[in-house]
Amino acid sequence: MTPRVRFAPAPTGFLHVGSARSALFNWLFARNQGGTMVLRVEDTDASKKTQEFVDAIVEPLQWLGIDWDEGPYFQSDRRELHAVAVQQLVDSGRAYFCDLSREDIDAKAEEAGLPPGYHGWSRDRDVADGPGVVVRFRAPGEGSTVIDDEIRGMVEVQHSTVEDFVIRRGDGSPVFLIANAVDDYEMGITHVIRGEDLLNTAPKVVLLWNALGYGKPPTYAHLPLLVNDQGKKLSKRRDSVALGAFRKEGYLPEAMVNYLALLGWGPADEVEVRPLSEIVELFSLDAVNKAPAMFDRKKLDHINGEYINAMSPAEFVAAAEPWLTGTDTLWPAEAYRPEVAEALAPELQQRISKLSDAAGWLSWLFVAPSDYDEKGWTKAMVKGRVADRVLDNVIAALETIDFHDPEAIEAAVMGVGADLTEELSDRVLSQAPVRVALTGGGAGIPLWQAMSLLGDDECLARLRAARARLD
RNA sequence: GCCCCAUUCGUCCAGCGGCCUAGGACGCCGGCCUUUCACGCCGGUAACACGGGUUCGAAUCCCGUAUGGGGUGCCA
Repeated sequence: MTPRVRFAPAPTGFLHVGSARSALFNWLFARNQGGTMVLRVEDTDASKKTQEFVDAIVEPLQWLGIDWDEGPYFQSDRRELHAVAVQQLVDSGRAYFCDLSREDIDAKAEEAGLPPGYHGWSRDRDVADGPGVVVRFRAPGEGSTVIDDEIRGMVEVQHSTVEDFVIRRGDGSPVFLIANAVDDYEMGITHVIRGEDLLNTAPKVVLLWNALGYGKPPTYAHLPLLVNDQGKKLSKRRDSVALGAFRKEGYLPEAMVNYLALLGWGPADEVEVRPLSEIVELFSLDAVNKAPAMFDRKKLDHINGEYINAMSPAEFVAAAEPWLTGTDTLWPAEAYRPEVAEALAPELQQRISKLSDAAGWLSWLFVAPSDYDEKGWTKAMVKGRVADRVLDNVIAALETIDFHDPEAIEAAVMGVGADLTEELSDRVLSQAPVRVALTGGGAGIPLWQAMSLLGDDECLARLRAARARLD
């Protein structure tokens, strides 16, 4: 039997990194096994599908390179099937109607001195169906259900701990437990791969599955949770988890997916950064870890940096374009010169870990620095030896050379340092004042080629401006 | 409270009874290279939660304890 898996997100806002990881592991398993991946939207809560869903779920999945073979199916389109299953359970006596509210239940539990929860009060009350009436599953009470989990092994849950849970709401809509059982059965799902936070619901679905006479339930595989640096489940509230936000920050999809694959799983050969195709080949569910995994930005950044560094200059400039031509840049849009960015790309690529970092390193090539970095200025101009003479001599030297030749520029600037060193018998670093004068800061990409691209007029103008400021 | 799950360097992963004086990666700390910052290279730091078993032999199997996490809804 060829495996069939499903990724079944609830359409609540954006795609979360945790969900993306679940989608990825389903996908890796399916592709590794030559199986089928189904996309199913768990919108039992009668929400809006269409564009909003596409933007929130489909688009990010496509960005990551996760595709599917069937769907998207919408649970809301399958209400009839769910209703039939509920009816079947009611007819067979496996489920019954209940009109107790949450308050009623709490009050009854307290009154009876029982632990909080529903204790089967409506089982024999013969409540009639109607508005606001729910359907509850009649839990067995005795015995146990064993979940055969590919990652965790056999997980046994005593039925005495399973209360008569709701399978249909008061408004007639099905709860995901019954929808899951019906849809997984109807769609022939063989492996249910999802987060560990759903492990507790598995026995309930299996109970329904068996009550419906579906035969052998699917194999489960509960993935370890993704947690924050405090060891808590990643949540929308306190953690930055929207996949779209990572994209905006300049993470590459290849890096993102590579990193996500490493959370809860690792290849035996210990090679971490590698193409997705290789990960597909090596992936196996029983090699997935059981312990929660911390989502670590630093490692993500490192991997992203490796992918950035591996790009060709042209690819890099194309990928970084949104961050170089946008409205957030320090320079006017018309000042941007892609050929300059491409020429300097190799130097940039080894220095940045996110595409959004590119602009900061390149800024001075498209607009004169509005101000000098105070520390850089002090170090190079004030504390730096004889900065005034260095600049005078550099300006004079640059006026006579061919600016198309980066090596000539280097020779001119460095020659000034060497000459002064000889004269003063103490080392003079001529590069520092030049860098501050041109870029405004004390650190950056190598100067010579960049100066050549900037041009003699602009370089000289900035050098003279800095020199004037020294007087 | 009750139920479920987990526990190898700070972090992610390798390890699936002997190859482990526990390996890789990120981070961190040194050094080399370099008239900037990086990259690169070299080196270092640091872990089998604890206690009992089982076994000739345990990080690996079993049981407890501790700690952490998840669930406990007419959310999924």
